[in-house]
Amino acid sequence: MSGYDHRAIEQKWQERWEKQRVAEVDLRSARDKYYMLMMFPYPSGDRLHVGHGRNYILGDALYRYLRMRGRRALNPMGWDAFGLPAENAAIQRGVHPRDWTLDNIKVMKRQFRRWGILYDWSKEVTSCLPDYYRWNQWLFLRMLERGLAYKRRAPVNWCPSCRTVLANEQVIDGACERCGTEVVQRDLEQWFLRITDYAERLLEGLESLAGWPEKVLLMQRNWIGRSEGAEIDFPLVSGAPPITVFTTRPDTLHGATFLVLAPEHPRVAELVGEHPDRPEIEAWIERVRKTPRIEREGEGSAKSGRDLGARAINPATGEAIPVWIADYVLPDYGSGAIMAVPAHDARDLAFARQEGLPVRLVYHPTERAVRAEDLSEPILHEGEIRGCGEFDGATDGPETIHRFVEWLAAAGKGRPRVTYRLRDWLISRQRYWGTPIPVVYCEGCGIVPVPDDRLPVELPYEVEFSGREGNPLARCESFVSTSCPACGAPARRETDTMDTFVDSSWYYLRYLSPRDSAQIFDPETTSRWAPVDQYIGGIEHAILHLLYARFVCRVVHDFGLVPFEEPFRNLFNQGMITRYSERTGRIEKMSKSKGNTVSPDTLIDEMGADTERVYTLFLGPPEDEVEWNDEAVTGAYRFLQRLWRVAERVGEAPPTAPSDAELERARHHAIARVARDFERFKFNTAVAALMELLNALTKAVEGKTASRLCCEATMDTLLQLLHPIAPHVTEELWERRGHVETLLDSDWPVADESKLKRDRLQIVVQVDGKLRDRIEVDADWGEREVRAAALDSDKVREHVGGREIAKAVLVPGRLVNLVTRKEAS
RNA sequence: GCGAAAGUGGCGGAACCGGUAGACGCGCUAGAUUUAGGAUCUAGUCCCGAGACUUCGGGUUGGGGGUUCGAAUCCCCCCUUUCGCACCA
Repeated sequence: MSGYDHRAIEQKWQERWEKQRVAEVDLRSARDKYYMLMMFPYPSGDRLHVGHGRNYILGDALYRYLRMRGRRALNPMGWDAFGLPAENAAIQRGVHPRDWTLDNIKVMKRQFRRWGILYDWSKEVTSCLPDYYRWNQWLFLRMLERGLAYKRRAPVNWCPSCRTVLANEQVIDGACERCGTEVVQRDLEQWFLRITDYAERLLEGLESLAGWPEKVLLMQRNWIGRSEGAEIDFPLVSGAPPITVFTTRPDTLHGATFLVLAPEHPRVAELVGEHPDRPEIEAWIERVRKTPRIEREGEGSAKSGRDLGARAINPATGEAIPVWIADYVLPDYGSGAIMAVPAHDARDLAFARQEGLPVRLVYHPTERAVRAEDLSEPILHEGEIRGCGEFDGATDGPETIHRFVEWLAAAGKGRPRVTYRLRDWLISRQRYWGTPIPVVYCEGCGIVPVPDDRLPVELPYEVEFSGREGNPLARCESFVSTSCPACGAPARRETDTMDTFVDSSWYYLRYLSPRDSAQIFDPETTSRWAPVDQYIGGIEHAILHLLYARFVCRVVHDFGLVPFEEPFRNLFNQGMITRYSERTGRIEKMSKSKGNTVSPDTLIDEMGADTERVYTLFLGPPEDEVEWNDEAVTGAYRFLQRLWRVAERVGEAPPTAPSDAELERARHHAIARVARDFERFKFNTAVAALMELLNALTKAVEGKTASRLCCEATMDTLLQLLHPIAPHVTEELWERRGHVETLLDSDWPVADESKLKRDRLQIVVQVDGKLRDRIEVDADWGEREVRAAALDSDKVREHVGGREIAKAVLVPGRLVNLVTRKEAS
C-alpha cells in the first residue's frame, strides 16, 4: 500500500457518489422514511468558508449515519435565490441578478461536492426560477381569496437617498445600512398577510413541539406576545362616540387620570377639532410620523405629547379627564389608545410628572404611607384598593382583575380582550429581485387578481439597474402596462415583489414534488413524507422564518393540502464558528466583512476534506459557538494518517494473542458510545471515542497483544463508525480491505453488552468521601466482600485510623465509600 | 430594565442518573528518528508542598453559603459573559 493520498481518494469517491447518484430517493415508498432538512442557503457571491461548512458537514454526518442505520433518508438541497445582494451586484457591477445568482449556485454546488456532502439533487429547487415562484403567486392568490392577504397604508422605513423601502434589519441605528442616510418613516400602500389571525394557533402549537430547543419556543412565545386584559370604553364629554382603550390592568381604572392616543389614531383628526393650537399640533404629529420607529421606540427616548383639548369620562369615577396624544403610545398595539394610570405605571407616571397631570392611587401600600403627589416610582403589585367602593380591600392579583372585568362587562362599559404583540406580515418589497405580486390595477374593476392560468407573472429580464431609483420594475413599461383580466381595459401591474421569507416558508413541501407543473406540491407524497423529521439551521432564524413557515403550514392545512399543522418535528440549531479578527482585534463570528474567514479550498488541498470534517465536528458541541484554531486542525489530519498506517499494518497481527477480550471491550464500548453520541448530535465526543479506539487498536497491533482476527474486526468497526464523519478515507480503506459493498450500504454495528462485562474490575475506595486507594474486586461481589477487600489495603486502614466504620456506601462497579464515626468532641 | 443560557488546566473541550474532575485533541517540555523539517514516534504536562526513579499529603470546576456518606452536577445569594426582547399599555 502507498501513503495517504487524500487528493486522489477524495476525488475518486466524489466522482463515484455523483455518478451513482447514491443520495437519490424514490419517494413512492415512504417505508422507514426520514425527512431531514438543512435550511437552504442564499447563493451569495462570497465563497463558502469553513464556518458555513459546519452546517453542511453536520447534516451530512447525520445523513450517512441514518443511511447506515437503514433509514430511507431524504436529504434535499436548494437555493433561497431571491434577495437584495443580487440586485446590489447588478447596480455595482452591472451583472444581471439572475446570471449572478445562477453562477453563484454553480460555485456553491462545487463546494458541497468537495466537502463530500451527499444531497439528492433530483429534488433541487431554486426559488428565483418561475417554476418555483409561480407557486408563491398561486399561494398568494388563494390567500387573497380568503382575505388572508390584503393591502393597506402602513408606515415603512424609507431611505431618501436610495429612494426605497428598507426592511427593519437594513436599518442600523436609524440609518440606511447601504448609504448611511438617516431613515424616515413614510406611509405607503403595502401588502400584508394576516398572520395575526393565526396568533393563538401558532402559540398553542408550540406546546406540541417537544423536539424544539426551549430557547426557540420561548423566543416565539415572546414574539407572539399574548396579553390578556380588557377593552374599556371612555365616553366623550362632547357626546362623540367613546374612545376604546386596551389595558391589562382594568383594576386600576379608578386611577386613570387621562387618556393617551397614538398620534396616528384615526380619531385624532376629529378630536383636535377647533383647538387653538391646531396647526402646531398637526405639525408635531407630522414630525412624530416621520420619526423612525427605532428611534421612537427606544427606551431612552424622551416622551412628548400634546393635550388635544377633548375630555373623556372615566367610567369608574364619572370624572372628566383630559385626552392627550403622545409618541409613547403605539398605533398598532391594542387599540392604539391607553388609559393612563400614573400611580401604577412607570411610563404614565413619567409623562404625568413631565406634563403636570394628576396622579391618583388605587392600590395603597399597607406598610408605609404614600401620597400621590410625592410619588416618584409607581406602585406595582403591592397594597390594597382604597376609595373604590365595593372593591376596597382587594389586593393585586388575577382575581381582582377578573372582578373588574366582570363589573365592566355587566355595566356594558367594557369587555375581556386578548391582544398580541405579533403584527401582520408585511410582504411588499419595492424591489426587482423577488416574486411579483400577481395583481393588476384597473380603473374600472380596482384590484384584480391575475387568473391562475396566466401564472406565473414572470419577472422581465430586460430592466434597467440604475441604482438611482428604488424599483426597476416600476420603470419597465412592458411589464407594468397590461390589460385587466376582468374587463380587458388597459391596466397596470403591481410592481411590488414579495418578501423572500415567502419563498422559504414552504420550500420543504416543494422538495417532495419539485417538477410538478400542475400543482404547488403533490398532497399525497407530502402526507407520506412530511412533516420534516429533523430540521437543522442557525438560531438567527428562530423567530421570523420559523414562525412564517409554521403560519403558512397552517394556511395550506386549512386549504386541505396537508394533514399536519407543524412543519418541523425536530429542530436543531447549530452554533457558529468564530475566529480572531485582525481587523477588529476581537474574536468574532467568521465572516467576510470581519476578514477572519478560513477558506476550505486551501485546507482541502493541503489536508483534505476528511480532515476538515473531522476537525469541524471535533471542535466542540455542535449547538455551541466554537472558536476555530488553525493549529489544531493538524490533530485531525494526524488522526487520519494514523488510521491509514494502522490499516496497512493490521494484517501483521499474530493468529493468537493474550488480550483479545480487552480490544473487544474497547470495540464494543466505542460502538455504544458513538451510537449514543450520534443520536444526540454530540459528534465531538463521538470523534473522541473513535480516537480512543484507534489508540487502543494501534497499541494492540504494535504490541502484538491481540489476534489478527480481532484486530481486523476492530479495524472494520472503526471504519464503519467513522464513515459519517470522514467518508472518503473510510470508503477507500474499506474497499482496500476487500469488502464488496460500500460502507454507506453496510449495516451499522450493534454493541454486544456481554462483551462489555468484566470478571474483575478496579474500584475506588473512599474514606469519608476522600479517595484513598484503588482495589481490584470481583464484579459480583456484594458490600460485605468489597468492604473486607477495602480494609485489606494499608492505605485505607491508615486513613480509617482505628475508628469505627459507621456505614459503607457501595456504588457497584465504581466505588465504595467508608464512612467513619466521628469522634465525639 | 425584563427574559434565557453559560462560567472546568496555557487553549478547544470531556465527565451518561449526584459517585475516580480534567477523557480526546491542540500547545508546551524532554528524548528518539531524519540530510533537514512546520513530518513521525515515545514519555511527561491542573496547582502547592514534601519525597525522590515505581511516591505521599493538601488544594482545585467564577465567588460565597447550603443539602448529602459523596456536588462541576441539586438549592440559595453574589459576580462575569453571551444571546433574545426592549415605551407592547
